[in-house]
Amino acid sequence: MTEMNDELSLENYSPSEVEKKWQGKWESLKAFTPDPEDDGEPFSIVIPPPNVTGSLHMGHAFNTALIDVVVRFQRLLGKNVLCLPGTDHASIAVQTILEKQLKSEGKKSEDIGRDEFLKRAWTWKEQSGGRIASQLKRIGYSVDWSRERFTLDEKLNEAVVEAFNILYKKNLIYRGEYLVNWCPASQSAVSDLEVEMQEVDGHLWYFKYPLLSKSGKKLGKFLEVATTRPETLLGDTAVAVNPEDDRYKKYIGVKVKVPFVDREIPVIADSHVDKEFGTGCVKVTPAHDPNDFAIGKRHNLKQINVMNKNGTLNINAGKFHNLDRYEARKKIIEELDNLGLLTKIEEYKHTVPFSDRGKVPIEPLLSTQWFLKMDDISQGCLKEIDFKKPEFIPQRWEKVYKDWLENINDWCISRQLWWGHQIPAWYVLDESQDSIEQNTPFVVARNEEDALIQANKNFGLNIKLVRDKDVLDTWFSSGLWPFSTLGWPNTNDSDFKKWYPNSVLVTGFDIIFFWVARMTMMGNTFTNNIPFKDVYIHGLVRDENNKKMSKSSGNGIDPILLIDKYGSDALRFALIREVAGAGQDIRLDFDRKKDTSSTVEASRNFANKLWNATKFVLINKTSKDHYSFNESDHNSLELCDRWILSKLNQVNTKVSTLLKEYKLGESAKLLYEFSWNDFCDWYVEFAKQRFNNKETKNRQISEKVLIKVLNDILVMIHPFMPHITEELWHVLQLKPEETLLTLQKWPTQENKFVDIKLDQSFQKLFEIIRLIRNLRVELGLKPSEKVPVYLISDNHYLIDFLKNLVDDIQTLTKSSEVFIYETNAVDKKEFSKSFSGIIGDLEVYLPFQDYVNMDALKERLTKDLQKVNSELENLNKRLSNKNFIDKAPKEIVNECRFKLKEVTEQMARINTKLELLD
RNA sequence: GGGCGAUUAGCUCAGCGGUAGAGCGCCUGCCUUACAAGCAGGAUGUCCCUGGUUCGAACCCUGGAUCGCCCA
Repeated sequence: MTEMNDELSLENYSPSEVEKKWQGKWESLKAFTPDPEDDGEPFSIVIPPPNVTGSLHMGHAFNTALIDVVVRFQRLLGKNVLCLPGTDHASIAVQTILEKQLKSEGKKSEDIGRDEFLKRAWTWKEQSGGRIASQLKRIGYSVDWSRERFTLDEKLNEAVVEAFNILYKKNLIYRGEYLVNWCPASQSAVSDLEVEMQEVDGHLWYFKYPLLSKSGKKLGKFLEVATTRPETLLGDTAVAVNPEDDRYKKYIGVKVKVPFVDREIPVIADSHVDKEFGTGCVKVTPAHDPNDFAIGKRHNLKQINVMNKNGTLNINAGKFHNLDRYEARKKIIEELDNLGLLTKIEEYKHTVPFSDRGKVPIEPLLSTQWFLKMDDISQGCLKEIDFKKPEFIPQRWEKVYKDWLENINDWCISRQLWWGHQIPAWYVLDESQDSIEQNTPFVVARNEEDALIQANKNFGLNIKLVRDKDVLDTWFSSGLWPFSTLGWPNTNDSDFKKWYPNSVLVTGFDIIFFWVARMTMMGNTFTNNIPFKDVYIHGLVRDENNKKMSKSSGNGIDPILLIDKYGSDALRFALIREVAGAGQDIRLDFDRKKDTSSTVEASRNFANKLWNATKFVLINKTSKDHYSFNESDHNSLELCDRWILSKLNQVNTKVSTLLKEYKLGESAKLLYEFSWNDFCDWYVEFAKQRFNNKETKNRQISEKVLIKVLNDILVMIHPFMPHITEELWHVLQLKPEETLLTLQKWPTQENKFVDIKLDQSFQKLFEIIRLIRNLRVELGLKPSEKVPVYLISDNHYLIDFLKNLVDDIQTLTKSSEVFIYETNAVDKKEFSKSFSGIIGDLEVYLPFQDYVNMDALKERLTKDLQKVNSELENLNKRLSNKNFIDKAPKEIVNECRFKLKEVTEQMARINTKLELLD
């Protein structure tokens, strides 16, 4: 692997080169292919499988970035990590695409038949399925591609069949005729979750049903009903009123006549009827409305279906047969009006169910489907969640999950599609029989042979089998994903044994019901285990106008575009830095005219900073050896070495704690600040000063510390920006043996280096340096003009501290010389005409008479005085409050007293100086 | 109708009991031999409103406003 140690080209940072290089190497070296036999605590994640024929969008990029940080971090902690990738077959989406293709050839799926259709589907999958994987690779995903899975893989198909069989045997799956959500666009049933309620501007139509006498004659009297869907009147089998409604009590039991179809239907009483809605009198269409379906069940009403599966009216609609449902509506209104039965039309806002996929209104339709009973299954999960299984992060999502499980309905799992897992049920027909009826018997089995054995046993030998044509809801197989990918139902599979249950699931809140809950229910049912310990829920990526990115609104930002421009390290870091308030949606800034994002650009700049810091270290490295910082160097450390090591170890502790709590954004910010502000802005500058010195020993220590800190920075940032850190780590040749940064260990935390008092002293030093720089600016000195600086204080500790750093102060402030005195060692009058400033108990002088502008000096001192004064007032106010003294914690009171003393002294000093000036 | 979240600097967001922060943008000065994708300095806030709890509230509690989401 010597080719890894290329010389660092001194050219500028080019993300694309670096990223391509390491993505290739990680894959060819199988860096992320774990062995279940290896030691190490297992850590596993299965990725939310994207749609196999989709393309990468920002949501994937975000999810990927988060997962990869968690995974790479755990790997650095030395765990045996599996991150398993894969894709989902997306029944409806793929079916829709193929139907469209066929349509352009002037064909329908029925024309080519199931086998040919599936052949095409697989071809399409092969053709487009690689794309999403290669796009995921460009993010730098550290998944094990050798274990890549697809929900229609043979093994996963077996798992689905097995699952179906088990559920059927447990009497949890049933087949029956119920009202389902019918999507006329995809011509399939869909589950409750695939229905989206939308508020639309509609109408409320009022019309009259003629009342009939007992003998069936029209009485010339009418009952007025109101509806948003007049076309369904053709399927009406009752009119319902509230039993408490005095207006209508007398009509209960009487019959009315439905126009057009001349059906006589009864007036019934049902307490669910809202007296306030419309006329208080509602038409009941059990075959076309969920509420009416329930009323129908209670009153034993006939269910008359008037609709075809494509949304046109069927033969039961009489003269409206074959009209589209909306045309029929228009026609019916017209004709009702002609008949004088239409009484009123009101503008009415109401919610209409839309098909998520098809984007057309759902038609509640009576049809025979397969259902999964949810009561027992969901109860099982509800019991587990009380023990935090799984644990939701952030916690508030637990409630959302729980509420849904508590109010769950049976799940319609059959889809009238071909692309997917065909239901393993075979209808048993007489040899002469051809059609499958509502009551045709069936057997459920693992394969056709088993089905035949069963059928022969139960129905004799003179039968034939016809397999159910339908496939299962895609989410049925997705529900098995955490264990079907690991070898289940073979529970002896080494992957399953090592990595199941998964450690964590990372996904967006939008699929808690679709996916998370279904996985917990399936996992709990089949493996007696909630399939993952933690569930880390993140938000959605929104566009620059705070709109959810989606294909239909065309506001998506292509992650690949941003990767090309700024690098995937930058995109990842930007997405993660924005996520600090976990679970919140993030807004990605983007200029659509220029295709730029200042957020991502800022992260790219950070990468560049790391690049250049490494360049600096490399240029100044005097030895080719892999020398490393060790125990024997501890005694030779300078103050600034001790300071940066103190900071480093604090950051290490904080970041590793935060990462374990999935606080990725906060970690990223902390690392950014430490690397840029502490390391680059200050420590590197200290080092420069020391490199100018001739003392080799000092220089060597400085080099060692630089390398030590840089190494740790690279390791800690690696989960966030894997490519550039891997590259820089190799360039620095930090490990002689052939290895990868990604397989290293997280740096050890050495608490002995943590020195809070030293940190504070350095904070003060930085303030002093800033003050000197400010004074120089106010004096109008050019950067090249060097003047001496005098620091005077009676704080011995500070004096000693500063004396140790006199060279650094000189360099960093571009002073000609730095003099440090104790207060009583100087005659302050000498400095009375100097330019000066005060920080706490330290006075700073730039004694250059020629330059001094008396007005400017007075102005700055007056300004200081004002600031100090307001602080003083505030402190006095608090300390003169008896309640504060009595009730506030001692530390806080003491701190206030200390500050007051400081501030009072500082004020005295400023006043003295002002007096001297006058 | 029920629930959840958000509201802090021009913009995007941290902070969640001890008196306000970052990045970007803006202003000033610098091509200082790692970095102009940079360096040094600077300006900027009734922390949505309202009561209350507290010695002390951006932070906790009442009530309200606005925006967004989920469920029915």
